[in-house]
Amino acid sequence: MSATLKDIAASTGLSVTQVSRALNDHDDVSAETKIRVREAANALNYRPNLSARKLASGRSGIVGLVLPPQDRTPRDSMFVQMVRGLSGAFSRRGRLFVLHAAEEGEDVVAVHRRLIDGGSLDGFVLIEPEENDPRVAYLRRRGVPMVMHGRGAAKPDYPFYDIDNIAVGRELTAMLLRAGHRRIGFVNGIAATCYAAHRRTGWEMALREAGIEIDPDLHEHGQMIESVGALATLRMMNGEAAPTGLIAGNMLIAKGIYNALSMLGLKVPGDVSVVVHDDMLPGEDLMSLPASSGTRSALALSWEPLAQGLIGAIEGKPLAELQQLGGFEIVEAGSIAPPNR
Amino acid sequence: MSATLKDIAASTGLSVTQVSRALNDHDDVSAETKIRVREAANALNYRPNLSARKLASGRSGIVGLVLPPQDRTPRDSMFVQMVRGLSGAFSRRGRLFVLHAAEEGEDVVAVHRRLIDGGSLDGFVLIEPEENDPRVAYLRRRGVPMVMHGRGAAKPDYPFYDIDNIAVGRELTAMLLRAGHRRIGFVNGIAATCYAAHRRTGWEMALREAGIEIDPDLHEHGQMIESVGALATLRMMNGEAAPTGLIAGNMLIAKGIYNALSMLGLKVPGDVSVVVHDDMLPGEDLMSLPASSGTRSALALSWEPLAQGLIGAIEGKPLAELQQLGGFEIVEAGSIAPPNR
DNA sequence: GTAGCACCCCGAAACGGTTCGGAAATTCTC
DNA sequence: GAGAATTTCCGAACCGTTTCGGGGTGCTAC
Repeated sequence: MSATLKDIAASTGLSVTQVSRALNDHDDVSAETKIRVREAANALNYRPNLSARKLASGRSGIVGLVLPPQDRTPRDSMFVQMVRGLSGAFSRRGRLFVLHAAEEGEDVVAVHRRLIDGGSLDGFVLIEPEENDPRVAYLRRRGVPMVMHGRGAAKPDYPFYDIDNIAVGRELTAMLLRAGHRRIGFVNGIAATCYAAHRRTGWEMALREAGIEIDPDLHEHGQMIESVGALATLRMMNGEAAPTGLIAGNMLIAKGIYNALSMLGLKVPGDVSVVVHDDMLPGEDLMSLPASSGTRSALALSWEPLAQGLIGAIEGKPLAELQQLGGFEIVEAGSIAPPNR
Repeated sequence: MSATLKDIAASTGLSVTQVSRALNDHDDVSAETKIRVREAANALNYRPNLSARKLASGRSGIVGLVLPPQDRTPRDSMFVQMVRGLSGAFSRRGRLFVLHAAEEGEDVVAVHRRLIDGGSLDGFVLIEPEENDPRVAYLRRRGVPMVMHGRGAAKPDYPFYDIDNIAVGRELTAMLLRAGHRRIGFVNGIAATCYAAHRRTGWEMALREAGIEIDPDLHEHGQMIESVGALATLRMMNGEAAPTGLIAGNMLIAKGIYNALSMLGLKVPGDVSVVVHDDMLPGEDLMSLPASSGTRSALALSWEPLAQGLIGAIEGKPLAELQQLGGFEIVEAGSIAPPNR
């Protein structure tokens, strides 16, 4: 059905070898021949057979991602977003991106193993890094290329793309400090995640530099959902020394914070200032949120560097080139005022 | 790295041919040999190379699904659910399920084409059927097996799994008719979808059988989200002859209906009866909904039949065996009372 | 004139499976 | 006990691609 190299060879009068080399742009094929071959390939509607390619060269051009088994609903929408983004980024680079979902209770490493043994994938995008990630250990042992979205250590020994979350935490805190706040609360992401730890570090650094003692009651770890933001706010504002400024780990938390403050009859920024880190997740129903100051870094910006990083890893580029750090913007949009207490 | 047939052959003293046949359970291999081969395969930790298999036999054991490009957020969560379910169903059958997302604006047929030409997939699960589905036409032309979730015609000529949505529409309407209602509104799914059309047909049939004239103002097509349910309710209840019973296409619509009724100061079931078809989508924040009567059919029940259908199609089973219809339950849980007007 | 060098090309082997046709060993049949 | 049938096995070809090693031009340099 589909045309093969043999067909092109027959149609051009060349050997299969030379056709293959022409299509792969090797340098011992004359320019004229390359053109001729490409035209023939086009005319015959040729598409390389990835299975055959994988078998012969060890590379299929297919990369994958394993969706972790737990389904925490708020993230599902982000997953779809991510799959779309990565699909596009890889297909622009002539690769095929594919996703496989681990089953509830299935061992994630075993799933990777199954995919590698199947012998169809060239490498993996990993998400949700852990400190000493067993997936990384396994893939390294098998010599399978990978790239991590985020990182599990300050300076990991594997390819990754991440933003400087220490700087994010620092900047968010600094924005409030500059307005004169000294009691600054932080509703952060899940404690186990590295990015939340980094942001916490940034928060602590900024406070310490300003000569402010760190009050652990003003920090909260939790899922990045509305209810966590609301609960943490209610707790902190009812505490002994209520904060005058609040930091939200993302927009959903911010939504919870705004709701809780409104329940308490507190105005933003009159009574409480709020800053937020915005991942710019589309589709979330956040129209209703007032404009907020803070940091901003679209999650969608990570797909391209991730694809680039994984392909680099597959092609054997040195580690230094495969560890990329993304930036973030600073947004000034109201929601900050000097403290009134 | 990974063991191959050759290794097993060497370790058992058999030929590669016989090892292959033993592992694939052919009938000209002695029982004793089969056992011996399987043990050796186990000991060597053998996994078949899917690329090689695909090349030799035309089948890799990998099947896929292409995620349509539009991202309507309410469905994203369902997609993830579905991917998880299908992954499990196929892996239980020794197949690998994989997902590829089409990019915004990309032609869905072209994406399938790319995946087929790549020569790694055996078949596809299709979702969101259209009337004369171009994907079906293309796959049929290429001879690629498929199974549809839902169907694009009353009696399609391709494998599918669906529930009897005419019966659903009929039963929901009948439940209200039995309680004495004669003005029954229906907030249905998107007009272009086949299941919504079927349910509408069921609604019309039930009304007609009861000798009630059909009032098009009492029917609404729209996305299955809360706001659609609320808006439709407000419109209908403010109409000239407000309905005394309402049918919700799913739980999110029901949520909108309950909210709107509560805004209008109407009680359920005192003032208005409500029935709903429940897909039992997990993760939706529906705890707050009062228990409702209606029909119920878990979406999660479709993954197994779909996997079975696609594998059947790949193995060349006759069409009749590949067209499956699922059932639904009837739920009596209050929310219905005789009309008070 | 020939050694050296680009440049362009090709045959054959390999990747890891499946499958076809035949062959050896065993059992059955009369 | 010969021939047929059955069971169990194997060699070889093949799927579509890449890659290794070699080979034949034609040109330059001495």
